[in-house]
Amino acid sequence: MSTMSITIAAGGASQQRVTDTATTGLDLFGDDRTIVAVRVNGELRDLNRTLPEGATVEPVTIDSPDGLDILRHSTAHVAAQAVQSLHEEAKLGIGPPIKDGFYYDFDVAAPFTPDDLREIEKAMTKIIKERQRFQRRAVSDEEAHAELAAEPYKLELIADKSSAAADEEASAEVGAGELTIYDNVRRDSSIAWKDLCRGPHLPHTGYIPAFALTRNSAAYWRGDQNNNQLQRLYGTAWPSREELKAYETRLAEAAKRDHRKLGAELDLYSFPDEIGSGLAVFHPKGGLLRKIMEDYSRQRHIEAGYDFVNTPHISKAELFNISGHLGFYSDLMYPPMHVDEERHADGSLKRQGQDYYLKPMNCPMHCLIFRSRGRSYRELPLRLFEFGSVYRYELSGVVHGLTRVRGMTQDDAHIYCTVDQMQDELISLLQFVLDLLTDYGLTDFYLELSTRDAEKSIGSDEDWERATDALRQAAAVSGLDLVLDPGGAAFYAPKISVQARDAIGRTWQMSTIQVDLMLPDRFDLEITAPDGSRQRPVMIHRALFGSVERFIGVLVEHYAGAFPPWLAPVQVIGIPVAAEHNAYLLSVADRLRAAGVRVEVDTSDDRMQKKIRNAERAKVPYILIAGGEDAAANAVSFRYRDRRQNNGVPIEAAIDEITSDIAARRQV
RNA sequence: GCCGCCUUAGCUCAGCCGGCAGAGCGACGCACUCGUAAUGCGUAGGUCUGGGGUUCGAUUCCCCAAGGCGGCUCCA
Repeated sequence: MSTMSITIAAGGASQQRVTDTATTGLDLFGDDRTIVAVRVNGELRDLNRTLPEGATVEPVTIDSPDGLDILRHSTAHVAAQAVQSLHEEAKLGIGPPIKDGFYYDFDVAAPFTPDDLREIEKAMTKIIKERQRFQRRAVSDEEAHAELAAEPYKLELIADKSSAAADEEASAEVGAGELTIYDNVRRDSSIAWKDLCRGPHLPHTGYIPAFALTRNSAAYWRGDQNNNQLQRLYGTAWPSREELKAYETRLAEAAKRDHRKLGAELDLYSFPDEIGSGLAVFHPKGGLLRKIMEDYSRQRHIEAGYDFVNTPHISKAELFNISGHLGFYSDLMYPPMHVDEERHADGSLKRQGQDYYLKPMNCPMHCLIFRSRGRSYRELPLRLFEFGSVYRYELSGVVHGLTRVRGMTQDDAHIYCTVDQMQDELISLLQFVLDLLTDYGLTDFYLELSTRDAEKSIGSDEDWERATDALRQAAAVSGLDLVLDPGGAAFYAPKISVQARDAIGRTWQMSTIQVDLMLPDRFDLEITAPDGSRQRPVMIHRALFGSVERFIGVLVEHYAGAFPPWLAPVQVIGIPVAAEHNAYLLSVADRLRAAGVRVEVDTSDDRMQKKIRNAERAKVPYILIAGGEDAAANAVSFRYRDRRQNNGVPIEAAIDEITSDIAARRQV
């Protein structure tokens, strides 16, 4: 028997081994169920493949990112086998691992029902119990064709791979090198199922410790609306039952933070059917929250040198023809209102009407303000700010709570400056944005730079490069991580967006900063330069909140409705032990109110326990309780949101504590 | 926009195979006056989302629309 030498690299140490030439990863690590694959000379491989001479072999554990992907990808195969065993006609799409799980697409006669999902889960459990081996097998294109003749979507992927123009999706599924098929082999050596796949996979299905099917939905083949719609089955898989349970708990926690649910519970806003989809109304508490946020934003914008403007909600079509929106985006605008048309008695036109549109953006109007008189270089940078209400006819299927609406208020500004000023302006702007978001309690950011899509963009290469460089430079100064989004820019401008992670680690796109390479030309904007010549200004679009509505939605989820005192609509609620203490608490409330605190006293005839429960459910930062003992001592008793108590606090000290938390924008 | 599911009182939800609509919470009233997560009793709330159809009869079955939910696509 011939031998070979390999290096095992595990846990930072490496170790030479002489083994026989038929050695597999399973031979090395097969007694450890947490090792699901090996990395051989940097490449992920199945445990049951023989190792090459001289290889450096690293074990891949099931809880590593690669290990989890392998687990989930293998679980997707199990799901597909289960589906085809129950639904013979099902044709396979693709089935990759995704964040926290996997999906698999199928062309089936009828969409899956909840009952189907339960049955598929049952069948999957059976397959897992059978401990079917995942057996890799290289095949020629012809062989793959023959074996998968009944799988039209797989054939399409094979064809794509054969043609040089393999797209990213196809190569992810079938691999860049040779084609491989994975057989699922039962212990009696019969083949249960097979799939065209690049792998790698678990050694056998028994390596799947915990899984669940989570939901199903429709998805277009290859994400293209013009293709067939397939049924997508979503699932999740974890290294242990406990981790699956923890994942389910996380989902439940996230659901508790849902801003649509909390918005109703906290009486902040609602979405009346009578008004229309995606159009929110803000109730008194939500309106107050909005005002607090807007007031603070306004104050900061004043300090940062912005000028405040106001513009109407509607405009004649002419404006959006100049800006180009009607040409490019009329699908996303509400249809026009046709007004002023008059006709003679015979129906012939007497007076031609006008089309008015709800504005989808504020920038065209801001450009008109810029253009309303001659502008000097001395005025630059000119920063025009507005809480501008815009309306976009979003597709009915995408409208979602406050985060995707049809009517919203942008904290929108347009900065006009010279090319030379652009760099400094972007740097200070990004800092301004980050500072302000931090004040609202978002502190964990990264940046995304969306660059030009050469296919769909206007403007010169030089302009794009200069603008993109300026954005990249501003990002570098911020010191934050920068993720590239190649080709993700709008056709007229590169963009930096600030992504914020919330309290439970989800990321939200918050602010955007765009350098516009189109509107200054379209509106023929000019400044008079020091030498008397006319120059085109640079225009920067930016929104910090994105929209006030969306930002409120994000903050509700971030804080789970428990706002820091400075943002809380009701900061303090007074609860008397009995009605006879109402007057005392009302007088304490008066003093708090005089100190600028938003305070209410619950004088209803509920019992105090009930009032405490109500106040807790309203997530009021401070509950102040007072009875005979407190009144006698000129004191109040605190109950905080975490149920901590602090009894007998003198009124002065209570006011100090509350007002200082508010002033510091501290969370409590 | 596409696919699937859903819509019963202000909210959360029961309601079997088609036969006169139910609970809890909330609201309102009365009693209770109480020291840290629901006091008791009572009252009022419904064209069962809207429209059409089938049927002796529709909250229930069918069709259409609106709104919602989960995805897909989209997000200037």
